[in-house]
Amino acid sequence: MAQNKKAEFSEADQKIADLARVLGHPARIAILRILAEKNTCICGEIVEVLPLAQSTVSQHLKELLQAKLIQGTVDGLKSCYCINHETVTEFSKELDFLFKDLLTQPNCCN
Amino acid sequence: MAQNKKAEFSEADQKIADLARVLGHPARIAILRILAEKNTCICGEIVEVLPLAQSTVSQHLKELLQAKLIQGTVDGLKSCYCINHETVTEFSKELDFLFKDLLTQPNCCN
DNA sequence: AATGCATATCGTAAATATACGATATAGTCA
DNA sequence: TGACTATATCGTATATTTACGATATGCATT
Repeated sequence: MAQNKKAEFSEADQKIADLARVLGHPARIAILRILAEKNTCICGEIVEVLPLAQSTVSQHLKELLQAKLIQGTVDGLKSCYCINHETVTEFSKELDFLFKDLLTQPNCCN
Repeated sequence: MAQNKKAEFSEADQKIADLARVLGHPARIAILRILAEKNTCICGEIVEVLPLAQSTVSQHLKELLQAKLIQGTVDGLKSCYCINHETVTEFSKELDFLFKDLLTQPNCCN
């Protein structure tokens, strides 16, 4: 049981859902905020600030990378992450469309 | 291990993350779209349209309810769900603020 | 009262996510 | 070269999510 049925939904909804899922953990939102604030792209500082082990932070960074919400370049010893403006902007637009769709009809349960 | 550390993040980020997590499955986005389109609030029709068992759809509805993304009233035999405009609107605004925060600084990794 | 219908809940199996410590990797500096 | 540092990956325990069938609930109709 519990086979994955996500693939049976529309591409568009899968795409939104996948990005939403990645935003669906407060640690990842916190990481995004940190990267956005100090755009010097440090990574070790994230570990200092968050109540998580270094390996856990690294895992969250990997998820954010895979979703392309951030981009990273390895700069010698310390790797350099920052917000991927393009993905964030596109996701923001897609959500706007979704929410507009959800709000067009009047609410029938009032 | 794997104790839940979500509570150690800011209230605001927890709130956004929780709603994002609920949007993080294409079935739930599809359900929202269906409810938004035909605002007659049927429930059985969702089961017909989606590639999921009735009990699974019911579970997804419960999650959407708990997140207050939808509201439901039991109308005799068939229960009646619809979009909760208030929550959707508020979530939309909160995401706008978040995305604005994430995009203020120029991207340093270019 | 008995039957039928729509929906919710329970029980459960499997998949995935979360978190950590330990270890590997790879650059830097003495 | 060797030690140190930063980050990534591995292994693993536990928690949570996803999905289903079976069953319960509760209204409606006969």
